[in-house]
Amino acid sequence: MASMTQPDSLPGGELTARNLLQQTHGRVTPARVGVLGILLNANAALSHQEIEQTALRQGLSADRVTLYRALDWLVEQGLAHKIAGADRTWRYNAQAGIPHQHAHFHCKQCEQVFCLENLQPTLLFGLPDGYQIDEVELNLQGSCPDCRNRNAS
Amino acid sequence: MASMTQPDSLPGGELTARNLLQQTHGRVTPARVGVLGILLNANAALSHQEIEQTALRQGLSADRVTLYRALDWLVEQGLAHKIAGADRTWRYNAQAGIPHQHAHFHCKQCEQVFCLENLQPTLLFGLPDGYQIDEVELNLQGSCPDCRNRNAS
DNA sequence: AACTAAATGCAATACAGTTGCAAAATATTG
DNA sequence: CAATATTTTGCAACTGTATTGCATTTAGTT
Repeated sequence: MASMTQPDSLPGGELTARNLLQQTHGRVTPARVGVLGILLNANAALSHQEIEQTALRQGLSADRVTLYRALDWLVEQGLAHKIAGADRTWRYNAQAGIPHQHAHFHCKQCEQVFCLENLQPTLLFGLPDGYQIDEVELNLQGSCPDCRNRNAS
Repeated sequence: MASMTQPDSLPGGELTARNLLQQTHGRVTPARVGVLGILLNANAALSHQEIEQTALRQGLSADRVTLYRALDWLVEQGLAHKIAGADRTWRYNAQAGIPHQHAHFHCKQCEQVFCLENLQPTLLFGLPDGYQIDEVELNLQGSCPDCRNRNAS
């Protein structure tokens, strides 16, 4: 708590991360603050690798395993969620206010994964009898806005 | 081609597999015939492990790597397709007449994955601007008919 | 039967993720 | 504020799926 001059404007959403963490029953550690900050600040779902690299770039050095554990813990606490990508790696994101049921968009050009909110539950028809559906996961692939603009040079 | 007494009724769809393979430009090998037969005969998408075990049970002994390569090749030829599961394993299936765009149903009880055809392209609304969608992947989770019946003892 | 290109088997490797345990750090208590 | 109890971290070793290199074998052809 040294020198809180600027109330709420740290790079990486450090403060927000701290606040969120203090509302849990777990310990507020550098790894957790760092990871959650990175996730909050990202506009796409990040892989473990991407998180590790971003952390390093920010001067936060943490062991691979620690990151995995911090991520799992964040998911447990409901502060982040985990997406199974088509490349068989997990991706994590912590965008607030995203409902449980939403779609993921995988850009084939930049390989980033975005969470699409406001994508209302899809209307299905022709569903075979006898299947009881508990969860719906909708994955889209294509080009994200940035890449489309980049192409339309 | 020894003794073709029964025209078209082998266990495992061996003949169908052979026929399909002969229409490709590749070689018809025991591994490919066996794997494709297994896939054709299955009513769910199979993991590499399940395929290996089934193969062994049928007396077809092939190296793990050979199975992987046979599967990849079948996918290349369009005779099978590959699903990325949430458990980071690939699953393969070869059900004929399934359109490119269809849904996968993962049963949480028996852990099997079924391909749902006839599940018409979903109607989306609220899709953010700027995203160009090339592929739609719809994954459902819940209980399959068999498991539901089993529960309703 | 001989030949050639393709497929196989084996060993080694890559890579994401997990586990066990001692050392360090956090939060709590006196 | 120091002692303490508990959680978290780092390191090393380990899973398990999938891939690669290369010598050997095999399918299809001439």
